[in-house]
Amino acid sequence: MRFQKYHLIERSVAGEDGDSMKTHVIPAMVKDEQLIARRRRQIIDGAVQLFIRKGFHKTTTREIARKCNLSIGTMYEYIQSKEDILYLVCESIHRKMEEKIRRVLDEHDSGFEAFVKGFRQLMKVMDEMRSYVLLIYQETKSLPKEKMKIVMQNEEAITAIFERILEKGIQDGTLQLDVRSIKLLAHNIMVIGQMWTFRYWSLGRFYTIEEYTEQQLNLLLNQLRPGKSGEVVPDI
Amino acid sequence: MRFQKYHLIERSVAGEDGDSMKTHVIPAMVKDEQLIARRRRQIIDGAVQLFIRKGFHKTTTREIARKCNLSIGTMYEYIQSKEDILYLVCESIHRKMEEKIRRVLDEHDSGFEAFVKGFRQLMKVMDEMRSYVLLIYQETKSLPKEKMKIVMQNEEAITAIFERILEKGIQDGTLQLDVRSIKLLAHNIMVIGQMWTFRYWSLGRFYTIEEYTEQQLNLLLNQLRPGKSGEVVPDI
Amino acid sequence: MRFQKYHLIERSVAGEDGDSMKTHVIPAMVKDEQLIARRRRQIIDGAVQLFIRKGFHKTTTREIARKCNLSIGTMYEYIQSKEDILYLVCESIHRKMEEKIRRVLDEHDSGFEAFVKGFRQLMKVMDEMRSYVLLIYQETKSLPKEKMKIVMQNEEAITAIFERILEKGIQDGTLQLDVRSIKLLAHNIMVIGQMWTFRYWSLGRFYTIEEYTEQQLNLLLNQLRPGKSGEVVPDI
Amino acid sequence: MRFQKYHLIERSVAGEDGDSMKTHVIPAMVKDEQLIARRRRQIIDGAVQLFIRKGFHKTTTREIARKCNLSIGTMYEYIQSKEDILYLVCESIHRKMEEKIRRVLDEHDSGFEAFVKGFRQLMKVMDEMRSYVLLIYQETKSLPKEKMKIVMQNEEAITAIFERILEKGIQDGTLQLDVRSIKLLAHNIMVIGQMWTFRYWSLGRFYTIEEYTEQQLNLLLNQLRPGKSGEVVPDI
DNA sequence: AATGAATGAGAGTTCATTCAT
DNA sequence: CATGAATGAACTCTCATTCAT
Repeated sequence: MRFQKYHLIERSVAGEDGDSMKTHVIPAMVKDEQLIARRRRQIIDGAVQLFIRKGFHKTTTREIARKCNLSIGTMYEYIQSKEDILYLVCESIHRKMEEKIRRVLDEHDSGFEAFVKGFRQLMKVMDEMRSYVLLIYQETKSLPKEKMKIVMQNEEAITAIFERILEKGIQDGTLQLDVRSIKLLAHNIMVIGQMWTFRYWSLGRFYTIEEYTEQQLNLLLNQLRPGKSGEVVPDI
Repeated sequence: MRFQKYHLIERSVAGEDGDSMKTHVIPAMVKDEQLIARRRRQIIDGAVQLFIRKGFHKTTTREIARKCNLSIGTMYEYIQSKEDILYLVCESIHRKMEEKIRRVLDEHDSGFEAFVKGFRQLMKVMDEMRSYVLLIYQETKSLPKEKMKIVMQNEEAITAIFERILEKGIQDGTLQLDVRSIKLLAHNIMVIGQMWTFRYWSLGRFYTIEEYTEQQLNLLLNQLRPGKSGEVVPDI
Repeated sequence: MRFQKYHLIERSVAGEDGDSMKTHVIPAMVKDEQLIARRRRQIIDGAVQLFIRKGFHKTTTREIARKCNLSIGTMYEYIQSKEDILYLVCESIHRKMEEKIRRVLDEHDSGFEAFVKGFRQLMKVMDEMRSYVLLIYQETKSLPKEKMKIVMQNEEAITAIFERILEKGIQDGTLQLDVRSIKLLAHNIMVIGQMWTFRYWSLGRFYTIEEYTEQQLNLLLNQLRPGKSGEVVPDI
Repeated sequence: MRFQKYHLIERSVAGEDGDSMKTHVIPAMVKDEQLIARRRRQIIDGAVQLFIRKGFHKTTTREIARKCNLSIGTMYEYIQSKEDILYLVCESIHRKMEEKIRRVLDEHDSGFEAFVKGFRQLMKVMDEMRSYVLLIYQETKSLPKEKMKIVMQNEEAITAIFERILEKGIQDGTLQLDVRSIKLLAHNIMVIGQMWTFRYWSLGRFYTIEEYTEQQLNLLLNQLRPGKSGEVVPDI
């Protein structure tokens, strides 16, 4: 068996735990931590617009500096390379997404309630942050290995929120699915969200975000109720 | 209602119809059509390896020329710009994917049979062509508007194969789903396939392609059987 | 009649008026205006030598950069394209020519005096700046439309100096010519000057600049004294 | 004295003599002389249009070959380099100009008659061949030294026609000018003609070719009648 | 005599990063 | 801590010419 051993640990759905956002420390030439935070905020806010509009490769460091009202020199006091900026941007977006999703979750909700709430909020966030999510998704590969890994982990941390929800649903009996499907379903949920961003050019012609959300939710719930799930489809 | 008007036209699943691959003609300086085809094959084969390994932007035209044993000058006799190469690569991949999928489909199959066969084949193709599919998916945005559109249309042409299958299943009663869900499900199927390429770094740790395929197939079939689908999930 | 309506306006010969040199602003990446002026001076001085020796097309940007002791990157901080350099060179030459000619003119001179002084000075300038003038004349066509126009206007501004002189001569009675010949004569004067540069290979074998100047002056004065001018030459 | 010793030789104005067109032999890979002539005609006719429209440097050999319905390879059987084409074009234009001017001249005409006829024809030719003349004038400098010299000699051969006419006028007493002014006046005449081509952008706004011709003729005749010519203009 | 595919040196231009001030 | 001028390696693409067929 290639499935991972599963330990269904009691864990609060919204709690701070090992799954949450990692940070890769970007060295700065400047000491004042508060200043660093402020300046990096500036940099991220300037860069993200440009990256969305023109893509990472077609955006120059000069443009970024201009957009965030820093001189090139000053900007480079707070980062080490252009790729650092992309990393900071990705991290910032993931952080915001996670925060927005966690915000609607409540420890006292049943698994089912958490699932529905969480899914709808995920879709809401995906729609609101559409171009930001798309950015991560299209430019992550431009990061150096090391940083790319962290960004992927951050992505997994959000996926893990849904794994926790599904686990809870199994435990409190409000969701019916095989433990071995948890990971897959969590991934599916995330991808259904991302789909809205990277297939928007097609989906957007047929659905509003609300329609899209409810239809997908419906389809998902078909998979979370007692069915013939687990049964093997015969060879055809 | 924002749903498109649906006309369930009798159409053979594997038939040649208006949905299939478009081609954007790339002008060449050379006249011999056969030679053009051969040289472009060389270029595509050389470039695809490099693009997969280093990405489009970090691959230089000289590297491509060297890899495909053409002088830079000769290479440019067969393309007009570096972006043309990316386009040719994308088109070639899509064409191969489509061909491989169509190959297993048989007009006489029921909708259900076509669905299962088609889905399994899609997954097989996605696995075999994993890095190629990932490439399309990561670099399409580097194409100029015009060509990007064609590539997206080609993608949609493959999605349409599954739309046709689902329509057939509805008509012959072997699949049960709301007509309005056809498009969405077809997209979902494609994305489930792509997921394997762009989340392989995570999924690959937990599933073999066969496991992944069968689990996803199972989940999908839950959505293609009579259920409470269509029912609206209440506000929570 | 196709002749322009002529308004003999009181205008001082050397005065600042609407005819004088236009400037097309070339954007720079660098902000310090003084530095821009200094560096552009360097670039112009380096480029002009090369353009004269090898022509615009056969001079490379690298050669120019080397000649003016700037790195290629630095040079491009002060211009936008190779054509910009050519434009700067042309403008600089025209500016210098105009300045040199205006320098000898005096408001209090009669039209006749101004004419003689102006013409002699024009010839002096044409001789001193022979290869520069030739350069403008041979390479203007390599400029993009927009800039070519400005250069031509600058040329016309110098021509206009002589139009003003001739007008003055008519008004104070020291030169006798038909008002309708002013423009033509002014052009002729300019072309007599340019001739020295572009037919020097032949003229230089027969005349010194002084001889050339005085002979041409003599011929011109024949046209500025009462004659049978205006009379129509019969068909032959 | 720097003036050339002058021998007023009896020479027929329109006669074939040492002044006429030189030819620089361009080697060909092909033997058949007639074929060479025919193919070169093709090349010249194709190239001249392109050179006029885009300039020599911006026209590619491929374009020329296409325009004259020859393959690149074939074209290169009849020339040795792109510059050869420019040379052939220049020569062809000069030859045509000369022929057209000589055509109107008649041995029996007086100097005065020849002058008026010749000048008017020169202007007519300059107008008809405006863009061709401009071409020679702008691109000659792109020729290699050797060929540039020949082109200039061909230009001088046309100038010499007017020198002969002026000499005749002196001898038969129909034109009054100093022998030492012959060369200068002949050059002036040529330049007045060329002016129409290279200052057309300005002159064309004020004069028709006929107006231009007659006015310039008038001005010139002022210089060919007894005047104070020869007199030295005092220092001012 | 005709063809046109192949060549590759070299063109103009860009831009992430540095470092003296 | 802030600045922005300087740098040059590296990029994509061109095109006159050759030569095997």
